[in-house]
Amino acid sequence: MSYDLSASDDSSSFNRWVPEMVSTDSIDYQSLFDLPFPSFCDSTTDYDVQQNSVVESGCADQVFADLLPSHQLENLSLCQTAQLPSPCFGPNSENGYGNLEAKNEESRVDFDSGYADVHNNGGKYLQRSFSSNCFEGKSSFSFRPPFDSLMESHGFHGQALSLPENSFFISQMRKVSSTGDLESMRNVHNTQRSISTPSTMENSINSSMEESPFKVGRYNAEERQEKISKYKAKRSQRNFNKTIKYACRKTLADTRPRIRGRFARNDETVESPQPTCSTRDEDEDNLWVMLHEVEDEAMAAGGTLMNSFDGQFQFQFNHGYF
DNA sequence: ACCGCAGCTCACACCACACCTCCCG
DNA sequence: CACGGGAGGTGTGGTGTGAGCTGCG
Repeated sequence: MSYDLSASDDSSSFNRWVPEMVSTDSIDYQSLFDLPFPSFCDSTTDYDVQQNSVVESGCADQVFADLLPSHQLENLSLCQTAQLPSPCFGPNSENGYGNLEAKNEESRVDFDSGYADVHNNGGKYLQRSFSSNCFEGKSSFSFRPPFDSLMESHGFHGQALSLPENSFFISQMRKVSSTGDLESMRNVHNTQRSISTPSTMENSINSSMEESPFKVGRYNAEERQEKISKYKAKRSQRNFNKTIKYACRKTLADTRPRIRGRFARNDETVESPQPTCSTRDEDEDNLWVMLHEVEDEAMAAGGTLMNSFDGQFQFQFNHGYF
């Protein structure tokens, strides 16, 4: 299984790295993955990692609606903007900054470490934005999280909450809950309860299988395969690429100085600290002094002061941060 | 049932300015 | 018709912000 990012040059595709802070004990996902899900159970499927992908309105809705065991998940409406959780470009648990520096220096981001770190620390500091140019020119870039073994394992539930599939389910369940559909809520709730009775949902799925051993939902195996094939064919023809009309503008925007994300004047490239004034807080003064001192030390050691997502400062060295 | 609060997701405004398009002489 | 110059519009991306939502007490 691979996550092909090459198809997406849209910055908005990576614009929301939603930390899914769902307890790993909350949902029995194994039961869900035992469902005859066309994409999620297909370990050879390439996922389009972008905000509006995986589930395309209409076709996919129909496919999923048709293929899901209706009495189990019939109310899990797949919304048009179902957000596939982005790969975890999570910060490294040690340095708090992860491999995001790869943006400028090495477009090949080490997803595995980020994935693992986010998994370990609960995705506390997931970045919410990412420049599209981080994958620029890497047409063969692909995200290959260590999902396969998990997917193939029967003991993975509770371990793989960072899996896009799982987060997808989470988002779907949230969506369900947001629709106010009480039946859906019950389904979700029952699913969550399955942690206390882990085999509940699986048992009911199995019972449904027993009731109609060759049919899932309203289609038999052949019909389902046909639906899946159509779905895959249509999916492969999607074009989520953000069209950059003027590459020069993009280059300029990428190189343009910014202050808090906003474009800044060329002569304001350095956001210098305010000169001391009588109204400033003494603590703030101390903070600047401390920052200068620490920065001097870091510079002396060959490092660079960097501003982190959350306003904290970190120092980059050749081999990491502190 | 209702309210207030916290926490979360999501869409969008904001910024500077090089470049593009259009119009006029 | 072709050309040059000027004015105004457009596009670009990271971040902050607020609306809207859910869950909980």
